[in-house]
Amino acid sequence: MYTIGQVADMFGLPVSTLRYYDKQGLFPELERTSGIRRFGDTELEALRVIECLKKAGMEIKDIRLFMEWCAEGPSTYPKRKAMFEERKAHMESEIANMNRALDMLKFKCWYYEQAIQDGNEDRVKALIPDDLPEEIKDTYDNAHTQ
Amino acid sequence: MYTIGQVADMFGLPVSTLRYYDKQGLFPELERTSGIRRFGDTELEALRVIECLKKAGMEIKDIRLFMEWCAEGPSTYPKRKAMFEERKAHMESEIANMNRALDMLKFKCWYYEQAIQDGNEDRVKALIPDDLPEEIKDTYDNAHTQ
DNA sequence: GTAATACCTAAACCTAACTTTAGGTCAAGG
DNA sequence: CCTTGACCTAAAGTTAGGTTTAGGTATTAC
Repeated sequence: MYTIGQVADMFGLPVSTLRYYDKQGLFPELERTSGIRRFGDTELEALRVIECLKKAGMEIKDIRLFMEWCAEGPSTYPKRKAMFEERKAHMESEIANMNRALDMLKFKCWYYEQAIQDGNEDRVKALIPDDLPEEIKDTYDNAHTQ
Repeated sequence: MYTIGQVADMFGLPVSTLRYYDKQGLFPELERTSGIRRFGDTELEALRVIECLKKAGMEIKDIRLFMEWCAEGPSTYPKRKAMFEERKAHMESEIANMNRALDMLKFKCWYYEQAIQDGNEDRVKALIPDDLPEEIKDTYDNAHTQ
């Protein structure tokens, strides 16, 4: 059994964050002795799950829901799977968006590299072809060379 | 010249957002006739830049800074490039993080798919090999099969 | 003439995930 | 005895990027 300060050190988290998680119901089994929180294996495990699911972009209320489902047993497997499928789809579309943004940023870096070499944007602006494929054209249009 | 309502319709943005952008200094050249905003080509162009840079995850204050640099001329090419290089590096590391999270989510989906088929987690837990390569092991450890 | 619109401002509100503050208990050390 | 440090609570503050509200002006429509 650990105090809140020990757990904070173990996980590199501020004490206030652990109290906040507790308040959000993420440690439903947490015990106390004379008002003081006592963190056991259950809570350390919960914290590992929290850190993991936060990386997946899950909100605290969803993490709490997931934990409740875990406590309910095998009947909630489908719900849990559905939650992860939804997260997966969301994450995939975000990654796709970010890759598009990254293409634009690469273009911007290249663009200013040329502009720095030339001392102006005339040549680099003329360098951009008119007949680009659609998906790349979007990048140029978006970046539209301001 | 357009009114705020017309621009809102053109860009599919709420009027309040355009007022907010104005307040943040994103339309430094904006003119008014008897108190009413008049959006011209400069402002429409600015809005296109804003939409583009927002996709790259840039904050409003950075977008404003970038616009100021653009107005200052070629001497700011290096600053502008540095800003995009920094954004690019940030974006690349975020994408890498998200791909790691995505691997974890895929694992979770597979895990619950098996658990649903079996009606319990016994087989799927036993299925996870002990001797995984490090980078994949992290995924399993993170997902640690709760 | 009055009602509906479109515009304006300042200021309050919103969300999520924390953090900070103010005020209080309790045990050990000097 | 009294100060330091670890714990506690409730409530307010923080951040970004808006949105909403309350109150006011001005033009057009009936």
